[in-house]
This record gives sequence, structure tokens and C-alpha cells, in this order.
Amino acid sequence: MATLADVARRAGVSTATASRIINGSSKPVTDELRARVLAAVAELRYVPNAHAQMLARNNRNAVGVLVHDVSDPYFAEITRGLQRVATASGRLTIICNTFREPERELEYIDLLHAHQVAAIVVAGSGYLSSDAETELDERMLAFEATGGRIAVIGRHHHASDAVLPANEEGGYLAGSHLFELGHTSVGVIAGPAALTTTADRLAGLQRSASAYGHSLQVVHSDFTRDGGEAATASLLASDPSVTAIAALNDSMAVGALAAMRAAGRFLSVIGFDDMPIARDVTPSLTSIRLPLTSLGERAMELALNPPPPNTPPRVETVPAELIRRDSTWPVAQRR
Amino acid sequence: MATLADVARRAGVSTATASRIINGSSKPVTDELRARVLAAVAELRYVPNAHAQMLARNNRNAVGVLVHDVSDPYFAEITRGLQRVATASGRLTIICNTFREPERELEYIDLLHAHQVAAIVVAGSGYLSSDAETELDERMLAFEATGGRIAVIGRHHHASDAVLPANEEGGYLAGSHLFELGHTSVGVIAGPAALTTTADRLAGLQRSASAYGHSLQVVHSDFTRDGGEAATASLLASDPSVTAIAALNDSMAVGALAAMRAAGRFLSVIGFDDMPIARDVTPSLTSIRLPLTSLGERAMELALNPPPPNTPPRVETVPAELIRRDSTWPVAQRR
DNA sequence: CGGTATCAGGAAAGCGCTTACCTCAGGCAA
DNA sequence: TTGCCTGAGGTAAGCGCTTTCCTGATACCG
Repeated sequence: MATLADVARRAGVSTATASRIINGSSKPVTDELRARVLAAVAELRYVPNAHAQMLARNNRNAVGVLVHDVSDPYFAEITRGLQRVATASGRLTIICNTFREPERELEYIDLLHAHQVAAIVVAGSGYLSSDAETELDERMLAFEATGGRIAVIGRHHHASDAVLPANEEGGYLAGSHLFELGHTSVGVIAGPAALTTTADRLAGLQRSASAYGHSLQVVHSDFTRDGGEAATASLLASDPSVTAIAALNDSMAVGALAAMRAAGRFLSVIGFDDMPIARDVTPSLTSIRLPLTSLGERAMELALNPPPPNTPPRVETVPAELIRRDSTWPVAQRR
Repeated sequence: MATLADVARRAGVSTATASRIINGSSKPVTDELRARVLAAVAELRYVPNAHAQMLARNNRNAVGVLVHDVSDPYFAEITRGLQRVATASGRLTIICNTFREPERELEYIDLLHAHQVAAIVVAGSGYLSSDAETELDERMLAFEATGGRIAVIGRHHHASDAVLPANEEGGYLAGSHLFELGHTSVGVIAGPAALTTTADRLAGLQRSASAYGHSLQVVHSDFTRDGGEAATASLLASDPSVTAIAALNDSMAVGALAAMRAAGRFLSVIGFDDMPIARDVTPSLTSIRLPLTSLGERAMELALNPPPPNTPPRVETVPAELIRRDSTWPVAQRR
């Protein structure tokens, strides 16, 4: 492995000069030496050791991102936004999949801390139980104490800059949409009860139910296509009066569609997040749109641009919007 | 930022002892000191500086992955496999999105090289033109010269361990399936012509066309849903005799379905890759399955376990398989 | 009791860089 | 000519760790 010293030796200069030339330092150097050094770099295929640079420069340039799973379209969209901003400011993004295991989250926070990242963006949902979050909070504080920045997406225990999707409002929009269509018996297929995302979306749905004077049948399952399928199947089996289903994300909604095809019963379904696939399933999915990519962008901006000192954390909310498609219709209308 | 020296000072020991205790070295240490050091670690919330460790230990523990875009389901699946194996062997995975820009690929290879990763897995398709690949090859050689390992997925110019999806065979299966159903005028919506993936799948399709004595209408576009939609629209408009469409990946196939809905004409469609969504669109998509996750696993295994020295690169092929669903039917049968 | 093996712990030499500071020449004004 | 800048380059001190080698103390042997 060629080192700076090798390059310097080959070019017949000191490592200081070589370093300055390679990094384009402002210190003036004669063209003669510059050429010799660059030639040596090329001949030796020299690539600087990033770790040595980090150590010597003591600046942080990478950023870390904690997501449940990048291959989940929800996080894929968010990550796209995060990366766009990070890359635009010349930073390497390290993506970590936590798979919603609190253990792994802790590990990754420490790992990113150890790697001296400039900032960490936590994109996964928070947990309701503060037990699970306390330890996480500690680690984050330790990270921040060393000058690291943290931004979270969604409701978390940790007090830092945050971008909050309007989950409650979105739930309210979803419920209201169904009730306006005349549905009175609505089933909800929800994600894990422990997540704040689930809780908030559900709360919005409950609020609309109260407003319209109806009640909800809630079944919890995984935030996945298969989770949605299973939850829908059980709902269909247990309560024949349900005429509409609100899914707390689009993956579950897609599963609901599959369960209904299997059962030969077709109820109105509304999803949540408005994933790209929503318009391509049949019927195309009515959903609550969250601008996920820009949400990611915003979170990374907050993370990279610290607020003035001694200011409270900044909290921004991004709005939810109803996107009507073909999967919801008036209750009177048979399909 | 607490350093090892701070911990050592606080515990009243040398940094050597502190380091040994923290890393669980085999060197014996009295319980007394051990307790003091661990207490200091906890009080100071000490997290070792990973860069300093890398430098001092001179071992490589992270691995890098180059993909076109993790949020593309094709790469998301592969990445899942790559990560599973990397994580199982205790390695951090650094995912880099190249967005198919050769420039960015070069940059990332160097960046990963600089970060002293143990291995790089290149998961994106290769390019047909060797111009584009020559420079890449150089950088890879430079990386390998320093002891780094490389494995590629798909056909690339670089001579390293490789996992090859059976693209040609899959193309042949797809074409044969359509011709067996009696189609004689088949349109192909293909990805960018510069990619080896496109070329290979197309070659298989051509082989089947020759075998059955038919010809193909090929339209190139992006490997995306919208690319597929556009290509299909133009195919539909330009050649009314086409009765079946072969898409070179599932995203394009989904776009084809959309274009057909828009045009009110429903032709048989076969996809490629068998993404999870294939079974959830309507009609459910006949596709060529590639075991993407295990393909990723295999590639990472090759990358992490070097072959015996002076052996030719290992090349493994993973088979393609036809998955019949509802989007293809005999030509005689009207829909 | 001297000599040696054993053991816990520390001193210090790097790992590959960056950069503050120093040196040495040459150029200028007085 | 002397004195002093200025510019080009080198010297060397770290950055935060790991690890080799060394030290000093204790235990054990004949």
C-alpha cells in the first residue's frame, strides 16, 4: 500500500510538500515540484488513507443514517432525500439498517459515533415506551456532547431537531374521507402498537371516528405487505359488517388488496404514504401522501446546519394530503 | 471528546492497560484495575475513535457496495443479501449509490479504497463499451494491489470473482414462453443499450426468436416504471400487430401495464427479476425470477473469502426461472 | 539466600497523515 | 554592504489508538 511517504520519496520532496500539493493547499509550490509529485501519485496509484486524514485533520465529514430497512420503499424514499442533501454538501452517507431492533440501534449510534460522523439522522419511528428510548437517548447525548449533530424524523424521545410527518392529521384525513363516503364500519390494519408512527396515525383516525360518531375495529400487525394481508384476512373473517379498511401504510394496503382478492370481497381501502406503487395496483390506491423525499432533505438540512447555540430544538411538520384514486368509493355503491 | 488517555488518567492506569481492558485483550489484568477502567469508560461515555483504531490496527473491517440506487427494488433485494452476509461476519457495510454515472463510480471506488474497506462489491450492471470500464478497471486493480478484494455482480470488464445472473438464459425463457403461447409479433421494452444486463437479456430473447423463427421489435428506454410506460406507448402506437410484450425488468413491465390501461389495449406482458410487487399488480405479472437476495449473499461471500492465491477468478452463475402468473396468455385468447 | 521464571503493568514506538513552525535563499531598500 | 522581508520548502509534533518490549515485583527453585 503506497503511502504519502512513498510518494514524497519518489518525487524527492518532503511529505509536507507532497501533502500540500495533493490537497491543493494555499501554500505556493513551484510547478516543477508539483509535476513531480503528481507524477509519483499516478505511478504509485496513491490513494490517501482516509482514516489517517480524519485523525490528522480532526474534521468530520461523513454523516450517518439510521433506517429500519432501506429496501422498504418508505425508507427508500426518505433516504433518497437524505442522500441528495448530504452528497450536495460533499459528504459520504453511511446507511444503517436497524430492522427495528433497539439493540442494533444502540450499536449503530456508537458505531457512527466512533466513526466521528458529523451528524446522525434517525429516520425510523420512535417507540412509545420510554424504556426502549432511554438508553438510546443517553447514547445520543453522548454523541452530541462530542459535537455531533442529531436530527430525527418522526416522534422520538430524544430532544433534537426534528421533522415530523403529519401522521395524526393524515389519520384524520383518511378517516374523514371514509366516513364522508358513508362508511360506518371501518376496519383499521395498523402497524406495531409500540411505534409512535402507528400511535399517531391511529390517533388521527380515532379523532375522525369520534367526530363522525363511529367506532373503529383495529387489528395490529407488521408494517408489511404480508402483515396487511394477514390483518385484513382476520378482519374479514371476524367482522362481516366492515365496509372499508384504513391501512396505516401502503404496503399493508397492498396486502389488504391481496387478501380481498383471495376472499372475493372488495371493500374500500385507503393507504398511507402514497408510495410510487400506489398508482399501479388495481384498484389504484387512494392514499395519504407524505412528501417523503423532501422530508428527508429537510431532516438532513437540519442535521447539517446547527441552530444558534442555546436555542430550543427546531421542530418542523410536513403536511399530509389526501390523494384520491380508485380504491375508495361510497358505501352505497357495490363493486 | 473523551479519549483513551482521559479514561486512563481517570482510572489511574496507563493507556496500554486501558486499551487492553476495553478491547478484551488476552493479557491478564487484575479485577481491581478492570473495574476502575470500566467505570471511567462509563462515566466519561467513552467511545473509541474508529479512525485511530483502523490506523493503529491496520486491519480492514468495513465493506463497500456500489449499486445504481438502493431504492430501486432490484438493488434493494440484492443489497439485503449483501448486508446479511456482511453483518453476519461483523462488518459495517457502506452503500454507495452511483446512479449509473461512471464518474461517480470512479469516485466511490477511490473513496472506499481510501477508507480501507476489506472488499468492494459492484452490484450495478457493467457497460458494453470498454472505454467506460477501462478507467474503472484501473482503479479496481489499484485497490486490489493494496490487498483489497473485489467481487462483481453481472458481466463486467474487470476480471474478479463474479456472480452472474443467467440473463441470457432468462431472456430465452421469456421469449420461449411467449412464442409457445403462439405469439408471433413480440415487442421488447429494453433498458439502456449500453448496459450488459440489457444486452444479455436481449440476446436470450433474440435466440428464442431465432429458434421459433420470429423477429422482435425492440425499443430502448430507462430501466424504470416510467421508461417502460413510455416505451410501451410508442410500441403500441407504432406497431398495432404486436400481441405480447417482453419487458427487461419488472419495473418496466409495471409501466407497460399502465400504458396498456391508458391505451385500452391489453397484451400479454412478461417481466424480469420477479420483484415482490409482481404478484400484486393486476394482472399479476408473469416474470423471470432471479434469486436476488441469495445472489447478493453469494457475491459477498466471494468477496470476503479470497480464493487460494494464483487461482483464476471464480465465476458463478445463478439460474433464472419462469414464474407463470396472469399477465401472459395464449395469443388466440382475447382479453 | 541467590538466581530465575512468572506476571502485572507501563513506556514508547509507530500507524499515515496535516500543519505550525522553522530554515534558508534571494531580493529589496536604506 | 547590511538588515529585513518574503517565498519555498522542510522538520517535527501531534491526531488517538494498539502493541511490542521493557521493568519491577513476586514466587519458586535448588
